[in-house]
Amino acid sequence: MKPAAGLPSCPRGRLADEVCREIADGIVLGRFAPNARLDESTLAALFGVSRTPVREALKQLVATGLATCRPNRGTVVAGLSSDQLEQLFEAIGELEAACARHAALRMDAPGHACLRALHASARESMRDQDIDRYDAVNRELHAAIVRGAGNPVLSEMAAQLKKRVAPYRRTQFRELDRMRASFEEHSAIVEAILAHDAAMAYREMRAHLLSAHNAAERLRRGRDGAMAAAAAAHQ
Amino acid sequence: MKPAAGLPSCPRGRLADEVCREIADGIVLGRFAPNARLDESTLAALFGVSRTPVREALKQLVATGLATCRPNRGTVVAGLSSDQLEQLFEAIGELEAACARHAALRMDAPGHACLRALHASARESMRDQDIDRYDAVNRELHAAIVRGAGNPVLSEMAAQLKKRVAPYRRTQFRELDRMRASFEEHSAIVEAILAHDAAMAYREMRAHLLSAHNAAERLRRGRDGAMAAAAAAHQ
DNA sequence: GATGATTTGTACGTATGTATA
DNA sequence: ATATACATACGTACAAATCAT
Repeated sequence: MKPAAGLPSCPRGRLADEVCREIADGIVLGRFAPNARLDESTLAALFGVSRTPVREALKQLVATGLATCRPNRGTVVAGLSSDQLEQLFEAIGELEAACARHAALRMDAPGHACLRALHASARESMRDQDIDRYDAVNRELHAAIVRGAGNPVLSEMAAQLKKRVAPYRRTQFRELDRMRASFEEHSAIVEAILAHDAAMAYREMRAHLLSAHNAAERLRRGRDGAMAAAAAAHQ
Repeated sequence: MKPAAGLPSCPRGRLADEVCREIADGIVLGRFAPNARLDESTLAALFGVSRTPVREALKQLVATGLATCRPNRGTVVAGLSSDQLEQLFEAIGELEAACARHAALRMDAPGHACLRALHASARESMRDQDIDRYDAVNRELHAAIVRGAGNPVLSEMAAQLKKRVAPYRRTQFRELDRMRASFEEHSAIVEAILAHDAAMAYREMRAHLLSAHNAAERLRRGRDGAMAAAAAAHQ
């Protein structure tokens, strides 16, 4: 009795993993706020499963840093202090800079084409002042560079850290200046990678992320605590 | 009502985490070989617990990369291909180099004292040709530098990656030349950190890890596949 | 190719520990 | 401070799937 040996719908097989991804997405997309309690029964009811897979999923989330678990006191969405957020951004900066250097050395023609296309798309978004689209393209560009490093370990780590800071990224930034600056910095990075200039790619990426971080800091002054690390969205 | 509060001798609190650490240690110390099956029932019997905490522990291990889980086919100790091992070493190199730079900028007097003490200890170990001791001190030195970066995120990631490659580290290297070279490279790194020379600390650490990696590569030629990435132990 | 044994995956029940009135 | 309520933690039982015969 083979239910269409295809891949879709694995009712019984890795439900815990599915639940894990569901919750992770919920955290990343802001559906579960930082420090929110992740109640097993509630989540089980929400997803229509038992508490067991939820429990396993929560353990996985804790292991990846998206949630924290106080013994006998339940699991909550990881709430990041100002310092922790700073450290995360710093780590992301180091990783992406390293990726940029490797991308400059290893990225091939198709990768270059992808990079060019994305950067062109970013230019259009900027010209149209389409913030949402710029944000999306920005993410894709960074992802392309990270992937271009040809080192899945680095890529995965970078992706994991970005997930952790995602709940704190509020892309509602009206500062068009920052968008323009971001684009210019991207230009330098892309140029360096296309020219196979490893040192410059590294340097420019670091400068870019530092710049984004500073922009976030600036914005933070007028707002409230860690929640507004905000502008870092526009790397 | 309390039904005989004397029975539970088990400090029921976070048994799954304890089991997780136990298994993780087992993997790191080579008690569980790469690609070995991590049978739930067997492990449960081994630790004298039920399958449930073991299951949770395994999920955590998978999330940290120490184990891999094929759906409905069980969990096994993560077996690394030659390429994956290479990528891990590369990532560790990037992380530790970044840590070295930050350590040069941030490490304080007590940290400096610790560094000096460790390096002195390494010198003694080298003079006595005490390989095991040198290896231990080597690890401590690297750990001290990583911690000195003052960024727990970077430190934890580096530690996590080192755990993953630990099963592949065979410190049975007789090449005393490599130990001497390692020591000399350490000297340059320590000197740079003490002098707060960030750029040099970064450069020297990268060179150091590259050197260690090359030594491993050299050794690999005469041996067998990934299992002998070996000499990287002596960073 | 079909069947049986082993093992994973899920559900549920019970007890311990913490927080609230 | 005692008691109640609730959520987590562990154990056990059943169903589904895989591998071997």
